[in-house]
Amino acid sequence: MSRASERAYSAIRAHLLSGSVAAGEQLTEDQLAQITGVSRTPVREAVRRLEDELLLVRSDTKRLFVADWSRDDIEEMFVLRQMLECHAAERAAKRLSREQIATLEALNSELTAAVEQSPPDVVRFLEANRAFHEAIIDAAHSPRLGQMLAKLVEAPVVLRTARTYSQSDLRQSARDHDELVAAFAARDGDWARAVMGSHLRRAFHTFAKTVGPRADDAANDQDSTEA
Amino acid sequence: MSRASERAYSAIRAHLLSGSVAAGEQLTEDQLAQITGVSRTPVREAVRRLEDELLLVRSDTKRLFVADWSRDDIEEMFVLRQMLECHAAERAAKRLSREQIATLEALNSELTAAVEQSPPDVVRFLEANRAFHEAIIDAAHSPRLGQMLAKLVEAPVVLRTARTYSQSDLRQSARDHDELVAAFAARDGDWARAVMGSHLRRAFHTFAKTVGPRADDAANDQDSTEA
DNA sequence: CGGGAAGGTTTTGTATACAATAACCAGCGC
DNA sequence: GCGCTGGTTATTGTATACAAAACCTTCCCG
Repeated sequence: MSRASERAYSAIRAHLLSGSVAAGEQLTEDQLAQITGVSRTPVREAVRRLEDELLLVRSDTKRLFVADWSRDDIEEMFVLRQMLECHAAERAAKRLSREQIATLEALNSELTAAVEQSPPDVVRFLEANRAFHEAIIDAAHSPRLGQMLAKLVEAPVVLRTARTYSQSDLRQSARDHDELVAAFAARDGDWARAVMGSHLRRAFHTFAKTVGPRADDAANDQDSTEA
Repeated sequence: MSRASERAYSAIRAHLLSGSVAAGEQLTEDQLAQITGVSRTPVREAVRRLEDELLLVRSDTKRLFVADWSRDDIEEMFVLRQMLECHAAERAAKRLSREQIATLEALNSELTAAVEQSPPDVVRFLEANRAFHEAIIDAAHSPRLGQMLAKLVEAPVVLRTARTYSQSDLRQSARDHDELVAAFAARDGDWARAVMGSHLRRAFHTFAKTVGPRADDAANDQDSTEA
């Protein structure tokens, strides 16, 4: 993407993630143009991208709002992410080179180091974690898969502000990654898939615990709950 | 989407699907603006959408080309579609109302009628088929899933011009749909998933047979082949 | 007091002019 | 002839002005 357009995109995104703007709030293209310092044309491109990533939504009448995700939305995204990323892990197990596996190992050492600091360095953890997962997705060599996952992985990141990471959660993540590396080294796609599955599903539950008490436990009469 | 923008989108799309433009050919926004009769601004929006749907691609230097999909691209899309649509079928099995199941039955009668004409009415078949699958996806109540699938389902449609549908293939599709309806009526998600899986995987193979002889059967040394 | 139309204001959509960048081509030195 | 360099054209990117649509307020009439 081109300069102004790209600038608008990251500026708006940063603005949204900074938490200085409430979910559900209306935005106008003019506002965003002022904030970002470019004209409305590139802002509109950036906005379309952010709509696609579901950070922004439009009302039926084309007005622009900050998305606010329900717990069900979050769960839906986790379910889809799990499905796709398990597939990615399985494919990656067949495709990763020795060097790439070594890289994953290094990334996870970095991640582990971040976790074992006291207090744990969450930012460093998140960055290493992102890189680790991204490397796996890349190795799956499935461009559309990568494209889809890119969108879904946004979700938890967006709401991470509210999240408090316990050290034991972080440690478990590091262990999962270790096991994933082992599965890759063994070229065992089924193993990799299984580990990725539990890794992500647990992530969902720890995430859901903080983001909001689950909507309803028994008695799901409604429409769009539960898988 | 707004009027001009929407018009541009469908005009360009139709233009691409008409086959009057070769894969890999360069297009310019000006050309498209002339063809569609609107200015470049809405054309650019339409183009972005078509890029997202992978019907158009941009070179590293932002020039615009008609996408040409390799056999691997097609297979990748079928694999992803299968993964997602099996999930949709499973969810739908738990969520479809009696009326919705009846609707599916009706749609499949329509489809069967189209198949049993002689010669079979392929256009009518495709339309009923599309409606059938769409109804299932809708019933899954997973908006992002629907959004993703919408893109993937484009793929075969685009290349259908070259396709010759044999009546036996069409009949098998109709039978699959019948079994799917039975699985839904029994509220058996596993069954529905399994039927959808074989349905789509077979579709891939019959599709692949016509679109091009498979790249390589044994000896997949290359990079991005085979699942 | 309520409903609903009229008009003004805000916001999004489109056209167009211009700027920036990439592709092309010709001429020159070697 | 080959490759580079300069300028020329083609193409995409951005700003801005205007058009269309939606929203909101107010006021009028029942």
